[in-house]
Amino acid sequence: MEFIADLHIHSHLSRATARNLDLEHLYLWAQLKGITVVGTGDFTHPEWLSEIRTKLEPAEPGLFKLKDEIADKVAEEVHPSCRTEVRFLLSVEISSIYKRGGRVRKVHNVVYAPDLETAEKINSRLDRIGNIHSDGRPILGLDSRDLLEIVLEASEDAFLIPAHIWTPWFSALGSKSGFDSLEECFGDLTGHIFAAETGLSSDPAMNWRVSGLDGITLVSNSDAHSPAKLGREANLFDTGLSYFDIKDALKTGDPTRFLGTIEFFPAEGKYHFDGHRKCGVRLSPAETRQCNGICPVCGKHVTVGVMYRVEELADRREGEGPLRRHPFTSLLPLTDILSECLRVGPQSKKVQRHYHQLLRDLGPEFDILRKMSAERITHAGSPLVCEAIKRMRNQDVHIAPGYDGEFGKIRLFDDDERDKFTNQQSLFQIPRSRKKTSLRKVEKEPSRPAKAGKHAPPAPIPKDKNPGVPASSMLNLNPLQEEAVLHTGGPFLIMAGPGTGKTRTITERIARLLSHGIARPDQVLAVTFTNKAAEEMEKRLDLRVANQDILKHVTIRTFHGLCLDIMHQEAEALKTEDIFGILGDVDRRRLIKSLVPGGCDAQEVSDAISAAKQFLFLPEDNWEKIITGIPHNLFAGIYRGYQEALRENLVFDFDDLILQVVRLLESSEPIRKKYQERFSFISVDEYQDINHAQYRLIRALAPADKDLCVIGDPNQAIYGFRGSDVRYFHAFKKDYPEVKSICLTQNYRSTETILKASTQVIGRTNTNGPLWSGIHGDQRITISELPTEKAEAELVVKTIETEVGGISHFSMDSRKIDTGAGTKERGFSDFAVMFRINGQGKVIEEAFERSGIPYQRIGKERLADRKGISDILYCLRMLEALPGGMGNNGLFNSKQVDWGKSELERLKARLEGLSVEEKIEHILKEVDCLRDLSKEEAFKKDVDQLLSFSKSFGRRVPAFLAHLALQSETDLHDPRAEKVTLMTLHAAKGLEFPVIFICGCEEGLIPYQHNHDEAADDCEERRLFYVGLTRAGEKIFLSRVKKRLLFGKTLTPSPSRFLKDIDQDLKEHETPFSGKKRRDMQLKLF
DNA sequence: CGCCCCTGACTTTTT
DNA sequence: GTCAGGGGCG
Repeated sequence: MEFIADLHIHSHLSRATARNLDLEHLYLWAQLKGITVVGTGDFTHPEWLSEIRTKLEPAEPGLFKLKDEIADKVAEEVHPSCRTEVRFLLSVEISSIYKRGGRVRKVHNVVYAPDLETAEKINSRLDRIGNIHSDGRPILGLDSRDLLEIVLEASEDAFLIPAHIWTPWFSALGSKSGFDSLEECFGDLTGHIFAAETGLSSDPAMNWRVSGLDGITLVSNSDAHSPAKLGREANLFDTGLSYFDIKDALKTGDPTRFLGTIEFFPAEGKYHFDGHRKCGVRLSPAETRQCNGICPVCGKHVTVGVMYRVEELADRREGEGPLRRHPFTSLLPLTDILSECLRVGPQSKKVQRHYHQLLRDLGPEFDILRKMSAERITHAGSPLVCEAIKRMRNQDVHIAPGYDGEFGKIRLFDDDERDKFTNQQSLFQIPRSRKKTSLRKVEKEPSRPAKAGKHAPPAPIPKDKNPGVPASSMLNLNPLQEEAVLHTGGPFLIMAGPGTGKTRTITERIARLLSHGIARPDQVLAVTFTNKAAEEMEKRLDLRVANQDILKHVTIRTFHGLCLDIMHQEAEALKTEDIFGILGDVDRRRLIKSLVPGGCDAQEVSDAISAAKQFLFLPEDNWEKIITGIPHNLFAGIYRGYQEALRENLVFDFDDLILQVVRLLESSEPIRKKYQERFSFISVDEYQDINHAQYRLIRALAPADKDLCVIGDPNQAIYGFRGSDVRYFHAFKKDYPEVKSICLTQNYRSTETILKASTQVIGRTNTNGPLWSGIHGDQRITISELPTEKAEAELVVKTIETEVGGISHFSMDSRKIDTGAGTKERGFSDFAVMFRINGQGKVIEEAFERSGIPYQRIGKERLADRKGISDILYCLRMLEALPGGMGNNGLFNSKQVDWGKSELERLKARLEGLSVEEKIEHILKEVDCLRDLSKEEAFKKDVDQLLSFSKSFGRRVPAFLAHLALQSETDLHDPRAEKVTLMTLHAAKGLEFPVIFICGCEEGLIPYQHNHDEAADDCEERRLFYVGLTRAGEKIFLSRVKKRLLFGKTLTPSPSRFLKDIDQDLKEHETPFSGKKRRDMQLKLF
């Protein structure tokens, strides 16, 4: 018999599916659509399986039917014209996320079982591998090949079909995380793959161009996430009604039994073309190639769609194909056609009403779309609908292709064409009946046009998040930002809370100074704390200032970078050599250790030296007041010895850079004047974080009447332990009495919920005006309580899997229902996991390792200090005879490198005149231990980083070394990497993510209590938590555990006090892993 | 000289 | 509970 089958659907137990996606509704909708065989979906889910057991009973071999008593009830709801038999077939989609060949693969496969026993067998195997209890489409760290093996082992009649093979994110051949061929994906078991699902965004003709798929039966299914989407695509069979006949038809591809497929128009699919939905960029494959796959708006890689990917793997031209082809028909869903005719949304009541009227009068949807005569359709519907269907059957459809998760837009008529049909007569001849249909209450037709909500464009993205678009004018600034930008002529203080467009404001301001000719480029100085902030500023300024020459003369530096420059310029006045080294952390520790007597805490001494220097005290000065905890005579000796060692080795430490310059500027009026005149326009970022030395530096450079603009947020002062003092920020008004100040309060990053919660946390110490964003999203932030930190880590991983995996490519049903921030498509880079101390990171990292989710951990170890890298640098210094290379006291010797004098001379001669990069490559080959190390992945990565960093320095080894010393790990955070970021709360400052996790929200950890006798610094810890919360744009997940193993001790911490400060109605408490009870599904049809 | 074992440390860390 | 580094022993 001839029948239609839809073999890939989901139940209500899958993520992002309709609540009414139960067997009754599947039965109902299969009939409305005209489908005979439907997959059950989700058979791995225990709850769904038991639903299957209770509601279905075996029918023909391998098929199931709804039990009569249930079917009878549902039958009343089916239009008599549509009533028919429906069979179910056990199916499930598995999401496999795993690493292969060094890449993360995400592949979806549909598995079919001939009977419940086989399903059970598969389930029990998968249960051991991962969690199949919480998602109808389980996400497993299981290789597709291994999944196939499990399936085949369970029963020789079970089979597997790779799902929607072209979708970018989750498929066997997908561009993002798939393979280049089925062979690559399934390896030795590829022979067991006899069918593949083409997915919504491709049709068989596209697939024919890939010869690797010859002999594979191309099937099409709906992948429905709601009953009404059933049969969006489907298969035509002409076989006996049984599982085995269906399987055999697919396996053999016998064209008399597998008749082909019913398709979407591929352009209507969500991933047909390429682009960025967020940026509003839609690209054809050719256009994508033209811009090298980079989004012209945001500069990130575009989401490459199905068309592009097919062309990439195609070895035949368009129109060509294999001998064995199955026919296919492209159809539009009837609701889409009606939507087009009625000019209202497909979900609208109006469309729904007409839809059911047509079905009632004419029979199942597929009958209407595929073969019904024009007369009948016109009679029951209207000439317009009939014409629409005619055009569809003739493939006369205009579609703006879908891209990056956005469905294509169909157009069947021009406006005047439509008018031609509608003006003749009312659209439907059927009276707007109040006739009782048993299906639904017919509501009065709304007189207003299509509901705005569903089709309204998303809220405009704040310009700030669109750094690629140069602001054409200052109209993009809010009034306060504009005021800040316009201010010139005197000291200016900007309080800028999180997400208020701080960097934008500061760069706009500089851009204006330059473009209005108020300042010469060389007069402009911008000081930041981090290289990253400096780079960011430079990047943004670059977009605003057309002339590269101008930008070149602007000084944008970190505090240390600026001082390093000045030290080089003023080497003579400083009585130092022109070339000197910078003492890295590792060498500093080693040096101090060699100086302190036993039993003395080297770290404490190191901190003390740092503190002394930050207050500009050298050994001979009166540092006594600020040094506590170390006997002063002892400290004096160590400090003196330390400074001597630095001088002998011609190196300065980080603190010296500032100290030397401040002392120079303060002691020499001519030099001070010179720099004061040079830098007439100064901006300082993150002013709340300056320490005493940095404060004095700014004071020296900027006298009271200077055009000095400082910007910062006292709420985010989190570096007190390192000498930063927010009091300098507050003292600014006293220091610069002429000061004007403003406070930016519009936040462009976070939802109101997040702003409210973080404001409550910062509480009475809040120094800012009330932040607002007008961004509405989740009403609550989630707080989870877990038994152990391992469970906590697993929850983080699982939540990310859900957020990424549950939604990505077929969320359309739910996306239209769940508006707002709830169901965004997310990539891994949208997430950050934060914690208070690095020690927490390990467990979390391990959980990520297990899951295969790509992540990057921002650690504290700088590139220059890593194993092997420090040795390379040591070699470089030796070769160049640079400071820090040859320790007079053996301090800075590399343990690994042992070059004799003659060997050194020989190498020197050989490497003469080479670039830094080439020298490094030679060193790698010359040194035994480095050669050995080169086998290690981690070292290879480090070397790659080092080499790429070295490129811009040409032959300038000293500059390379100096700048490398001033690099930090945070500078290496790559927001473009499709990875979850793991880091401490401190490291998160200045970053933003749509979704954040903060782990360990427990007393003792947040706020952190170092030891029992010392109370935690409540205020600074509060600010730290505030910084963490305000990183988030849309969602916050906080977690705490009841039992935590920390430093070998088991703690049973109570919840963080900061959690209590968040209003109850902003919090949602969850106790995961306890099997949330779902509401019983009722048969409420519409 | 090299290896192994023991011992202590184990916040946050823009440069 | 883990890991690095120092000291001691072979």
